[in-house]
Amino acid sequence: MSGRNTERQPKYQRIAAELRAAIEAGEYGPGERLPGENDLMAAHGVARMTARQALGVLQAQGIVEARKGAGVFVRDFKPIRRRGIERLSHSQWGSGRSIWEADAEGRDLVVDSVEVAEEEAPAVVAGMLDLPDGARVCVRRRRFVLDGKPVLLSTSYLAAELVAGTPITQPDTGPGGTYARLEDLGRKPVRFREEIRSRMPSAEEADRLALPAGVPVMLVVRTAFDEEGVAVEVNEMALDSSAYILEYDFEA
Amino acid sequence: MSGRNTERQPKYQRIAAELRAAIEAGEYGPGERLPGENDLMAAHGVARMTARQALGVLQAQGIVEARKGAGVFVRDFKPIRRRGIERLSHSQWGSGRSIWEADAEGRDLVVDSVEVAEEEAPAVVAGMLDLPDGARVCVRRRRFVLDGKPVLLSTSYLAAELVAGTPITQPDTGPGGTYARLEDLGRKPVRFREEIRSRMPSAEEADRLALPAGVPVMLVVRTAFDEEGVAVEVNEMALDSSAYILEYDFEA
DNA sequence: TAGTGGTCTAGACCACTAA
DNA sequence: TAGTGGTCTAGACCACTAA
Repeated sequence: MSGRNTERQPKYQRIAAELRAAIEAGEYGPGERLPGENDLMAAHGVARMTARQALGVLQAQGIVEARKGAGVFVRDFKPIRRRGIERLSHSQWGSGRSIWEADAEGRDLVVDSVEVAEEEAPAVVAGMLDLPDGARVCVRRRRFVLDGKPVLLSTSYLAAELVAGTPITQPDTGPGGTYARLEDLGRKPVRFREEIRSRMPSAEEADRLALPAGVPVMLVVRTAFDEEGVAVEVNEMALDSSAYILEYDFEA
Repeated sequence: MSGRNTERQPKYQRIAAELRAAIEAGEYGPGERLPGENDLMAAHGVARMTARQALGVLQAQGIVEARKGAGVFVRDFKPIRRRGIERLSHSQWGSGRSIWEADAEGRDLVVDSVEVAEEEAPAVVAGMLDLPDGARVCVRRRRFVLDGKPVLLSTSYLAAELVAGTPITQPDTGPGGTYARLEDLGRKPVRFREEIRSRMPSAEEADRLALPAGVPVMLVVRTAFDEEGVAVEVNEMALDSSAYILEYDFEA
């Protein structure tokens, strides 16, 4: 402790910056344990709440993860590359493969839970599908798990009238999935739109994706259009942002 | 206080959930002031640090913003729709318009600061541009401001040798911008790749984008390829995620 | 069982905002 | 100038982890 306050910066920020620099310098590698609250209290002569605040900064930045009873650890990052356009080409699902198999690249990406129900369409979805307010939709909710870690929540909406009696209302939609079945119905998807947002997760999303503090979700809303330009499906997805890179390739 | 602990949930989370429900019920609209620390201390009989923790939850979720000396306020959200593919069509920049003008849609989107320099290429960028390690690149750093609020930081890299002596090394690159100048050089971009990630901002990004706590950044890395399939430009962007929706339209 | 992070108290002082 | 959020202390007890 040289003077009263060498820098015009709060103590907790100085401690956080110091730890961050140490991580970036490789002093603490991915998965390694950082000095804990007690270490920081002793090393910097601060109160517990101040040491916690410093660690809180790194957690909020998503570069560190606290495990209660064990310590604070450096996080690592090995994302899935999701090729937005090729994965949805007709040759993919037309050949009977599922879309998300294209993302896996040899890793273990599986559907963990499927839930199919008929419900009233949320207002925004009804609008996008060009259905009257309060129309019935078939809702397919799925969770995708990569190497044991949930990475994606997907909720797909289709007009109930359109898909009644087809495998789309079943947990297993058959080879090529929903899009292949829409083709069977004469409503082949020929154009897609994906909208991407990002924000911090809701409590439920954080729970279902097992997200540590400081990790945002990416929200992808995909709309599939048939040859007439009519929207046939809306799929709302919440992605663990530490697990994904979204890639789009296109011509000028 | 009815019992010792009615729910098996920390006080600060209960208070946060209560406030969140009130916001969602419309009791506090966008821009309105929430009960502050002192109000919460009195209303719930808790210590200052506990009241702060409750407000901290809402800040971390990005639905609330604290203004020192003034109070805690509900945040609002009116995003820019960025059409990933059309905005980069040749008809856009070929006609002398700038790409980002396509995003503005009547709002006041301006370049706030431009910085051009020749530097050594960062290793990843050198790799993407297929340049030898340590090669010189022209680096163009810009900040975009929408209605007075910074929303986008852009850093563009081009081989120094390629662009030497052209307007690309000047702050103002002329009508149609960098891509039109690359066309002049016989290296017209014909294909683009955009990679999207999301994470919490670094301290510098949060500062330059004036981001409140709890708002992530979206990172877009665009690579432009010429007719030979050679990468001619890499553009790394950091976007205020509360200001943008990214949209991609494509065929099956 | 020793150590860890998580929650919480009851104070204090500060810079800042807005009336 | 009164009120606000931001920082900080020096304690306490808890559930949990890992040896």
